[in-house]
Amino acid sequence: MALDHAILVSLTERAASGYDLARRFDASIGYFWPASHQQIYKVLGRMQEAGWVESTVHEQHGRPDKKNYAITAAGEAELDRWATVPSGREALRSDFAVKLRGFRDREAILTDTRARRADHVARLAEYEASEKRFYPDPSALDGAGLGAWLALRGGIHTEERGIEWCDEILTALEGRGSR
Amino acid sequence: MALDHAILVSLTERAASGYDLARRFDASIGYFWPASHQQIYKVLGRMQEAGWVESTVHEQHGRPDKKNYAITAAGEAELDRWATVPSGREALRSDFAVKLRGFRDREAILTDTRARRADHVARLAEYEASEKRFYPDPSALDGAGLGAWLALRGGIHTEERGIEWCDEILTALEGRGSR
DNA sequence: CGTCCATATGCAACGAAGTTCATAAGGGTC
DNA sequence: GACCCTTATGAACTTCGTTGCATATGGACG
Repeated sequence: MALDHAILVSLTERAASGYDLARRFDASIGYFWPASHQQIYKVLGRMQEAGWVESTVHEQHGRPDKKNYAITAAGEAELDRWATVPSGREALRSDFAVKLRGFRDREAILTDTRARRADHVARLAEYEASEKRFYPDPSALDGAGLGAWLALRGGIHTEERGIEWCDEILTALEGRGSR
Repeated sequence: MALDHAILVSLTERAASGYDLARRFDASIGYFWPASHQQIYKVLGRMQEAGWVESTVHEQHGRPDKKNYAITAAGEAELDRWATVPSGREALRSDFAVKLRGFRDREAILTDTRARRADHVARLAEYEASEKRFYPDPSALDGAGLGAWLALRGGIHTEERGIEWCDEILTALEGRGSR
């Protein structure tokens, strides 16, 4: 049910077509809730039936028609309701941690860990670039901007800790001889 | 497909019934891959057909019979194969981050954040107790023990990072007046 | 000229995971 | 005596997400 709310949040920022949303989900909002375009179209259809969003079709020349979705009053009400529901802890499901726990192949883990570390570094750079660009002065933020910045800070913390963990693994495994 | 491997890893540590596994998943292994007993029974059945595990029935008096599962050579081979498959980055799906991003109700977010912080603190205490109890001298570890300790370290990093993030949110939101 | 990419929308099939329910015996609590 | 907890296994249903496919046009690359 949470993709519904992620889409609604995105639509409060600006009305959009399914295609636009899919691209947003490849970046910003998708950092915290990844989604494919198929999934997005499905949920948009469901939410339109529920009356949370409404669409207007824009004809285009040389391109497929575009359906622009906007959030309705009912959609806003749903977001308000959702805001008061406590959000339980996220279940962490880590293939990698299970693999570590079942330690079998030292070289494979090292390779995996180095790749993960590089991935964390790249993602962290993205986040930090976003922070610098969109929130250069956090103390001046309020409301929506403040929330978006705090969400991004969460991403930054996640990547920083991921890097620390990888370094700890590398130190522990490289420091000793073969298994 | 990853629950399969989590169960196999657990069975390499010690053979067990579905019920035993369900309890393990409520603690240790379940920290990184939560699963319900229904899910576990389903996967055990599937894996037995695939020949990765085998079961022996133990009759009990006054209690339902028990099916004890052990990993087979084919199961071990599957784990070896799986160990060499790089484990891509985990998609992070955070209801809470989406809620922050869609900042609507300051009080609701504060309440939520305080609850999350308490949860992280409690979980961190559990992890640290485990670490002290099972891995008092990490430098002496090797093989399976080393992997299990490093996995636990990952959990510890996750909770510490979660607490930091909550504190950052609380500081930012409490520091300013109402929305 | 053929192939790939961007724009734009979707359906169908499948798999993984969560929720609810069923069954069965013994022991403890109100 | 009625109800709940622990032990023990599992089926049925639903929801969510992934993967593959379908369709249509225009522009860039080789």
